[in-house]
Amino acid sequence: MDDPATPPPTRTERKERTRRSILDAALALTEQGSLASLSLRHVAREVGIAPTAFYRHFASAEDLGLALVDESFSSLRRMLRDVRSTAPTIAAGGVITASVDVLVDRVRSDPAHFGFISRERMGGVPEVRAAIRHELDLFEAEIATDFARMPGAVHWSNDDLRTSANLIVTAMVAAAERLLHGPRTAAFEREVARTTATQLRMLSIGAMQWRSHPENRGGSGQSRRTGGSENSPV
Amino acid sequence: MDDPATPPPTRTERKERTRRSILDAALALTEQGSLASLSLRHVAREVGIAPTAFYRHFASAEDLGLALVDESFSSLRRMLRDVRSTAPTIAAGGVITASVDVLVDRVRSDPAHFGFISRERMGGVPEVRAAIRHELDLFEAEIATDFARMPGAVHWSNDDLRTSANLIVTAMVAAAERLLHGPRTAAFEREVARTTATQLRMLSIGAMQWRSHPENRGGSGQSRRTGGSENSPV
DNA sequence: GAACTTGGTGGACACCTGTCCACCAACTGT
DNA sequence: ACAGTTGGTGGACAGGTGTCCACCAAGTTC
Repeated sequence: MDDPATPPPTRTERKERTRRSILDAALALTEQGSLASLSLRHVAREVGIAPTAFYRHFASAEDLGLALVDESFSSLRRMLRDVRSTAPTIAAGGVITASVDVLVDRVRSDPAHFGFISRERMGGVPEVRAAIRHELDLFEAEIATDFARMPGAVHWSNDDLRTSANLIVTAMVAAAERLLHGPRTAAFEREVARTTATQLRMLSIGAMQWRSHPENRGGSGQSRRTGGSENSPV
Repeated sequence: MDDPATPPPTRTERKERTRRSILDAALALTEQGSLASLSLRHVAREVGIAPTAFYRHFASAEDLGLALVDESFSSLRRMLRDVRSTAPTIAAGGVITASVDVLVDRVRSDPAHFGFISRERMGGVPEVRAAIRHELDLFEAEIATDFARMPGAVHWSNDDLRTSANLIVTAMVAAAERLLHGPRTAAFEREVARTTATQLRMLSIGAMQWRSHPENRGGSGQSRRTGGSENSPV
C-alpha cells in the first residue's frame, strides 16, 4: 500500500494504521497472559502512543478484546472457506488430506489469531468463550452436512452425524493447538498433519461401520430409553 | 472457630489448615480470570489473613500455581485409577461405558480442579502448561498399552496405537470441558456421557478396521518415506 | 519455667493500573 | 483563509500490586 513517493497519508488512513498497530500489539502481548491480564498502558507503550490515545480507538479494554475476537473469527472463517473450496468433490480420503493441509497452512500463516482463540476458548471471559463456542458449532454443522451429502449416507441419523462431526472438529482444534505449541519446523508440521489425517480417517471409517449396525440407527430423538436405572454394561 | 470439645489443634495442623484455605481460595478466585491474573492480596483477603502471611506457605504466586497443578493432577490420577480398576477385563464396549461414567462422575465431584486444568491447559504460564501436557501424555500412554493388550491387537504399530490413544484422550478432555461449561443437570450429564461413549466406540471400531488394511501397518518408525516432495492426495 | 520457633500482623516502599482533564497541532470541509 | 474536527500529549488522581521490615503472641522444646 505504500509507494516510496508516498502522497500525504490521509487522516483516516493514519487512524486505521494506529488501530492496526494497537490490535497487533495487543495480540502480541496476549501471547503470554490472557486477555483478562492485558494491560492497557502496556499496549500503548508497545505501540508508541500515550496511554490516553488508546481511547480514540476503543472505548475500553474489553472493547479491544471483542475486536480481537472478531478478527480471529474472520481468520477462522477464511480457513473454513479454504477447506471447503480446495477439494469440493473428491473421495473422502482426499478431502481429509486437503483439509488437514489447509488447517496446518492457516495456523502457520496466522499463529497469533489461532493462539488467541485457543487461549480464550476456555478462558475467563464468558462472552468471548461463548462466541468462540458458537463459531466452532457452525463449523461442526457444516461438516455434518458435508457428511450427509456423501454417497450412501442418506439414512444416517442426525444425532450420530452431529456426534461424529463434533469429534472431527475437536480433533482439528487439538491439531491446531499441537501445532501452535510445537517447534516451527517443516518436519513437525508434516508429523502433525500425518497424525491428524490418520485420526480423521480412523474416525470416518469407524463412523461408517458404526452406522451399518442396525441397533445404532434409531435414536435421532432425545433418547430411545426414557427413564430410570441404566446400569447395564456396554 | 473452636468447638467446645476440640482438643487444642497442634500448630502444624493449623498451618496445614490455612494452607488448604489458601489453595481453596485461589482455586475459587481463578474460576474467573486465569492464574496469571490472580492477585495475591485478593487471595489473602478471601482467606482472612494479612497479605504477608501468604509467604509463610508459598514462596511466590507462581509457587501457588504449581501447587494447584499438583493437586489437580492428583485428582486426575485418582480418576485414572478408578477407570482402570472399575472394569479391568470386560469387552471394549463395557470398558468405554465405564470409563465415561467415571469421567463424568469425577468432573462433577471436583469441578474446580478440572476447571483449573482446562483453563491453564492452554494458558499463559508455560511451565504449568508443560506439566499438564506431560500428565495427559502419561494418560495417553496408558491407554495405548491397554489397547495393545486387547485380543488380536498384537501386530498393531506403535505409531498408530499412540495416534488413536491421543484422539481418545482428546475426546475425553473435550467431554470434560463440555461438562464443565454446561448446565449441572442429570439430563445433560447423561447426554454428554452418551455422546462421548458413541464417539469412543466409533473411534475404536475405526481403529480396528484401519489396522486391518495392510498398507497402513508399516510405519512404526519415524516415517516410511524418508524425503522429498509429498503432494499426492490420499 | 526459660529460650526458641513460627504463623500472623500492620505499616511502609516503589511501582503499575485505568481513567479524567485541559491542551495542542495538524488535517479537513467550506 | 478560517473555523472545526480530531488523533495525540502529559500531568494528575485514587487506587491496587508484590514484597520488605520490625514486631508480636502463641505453641514447642529443652
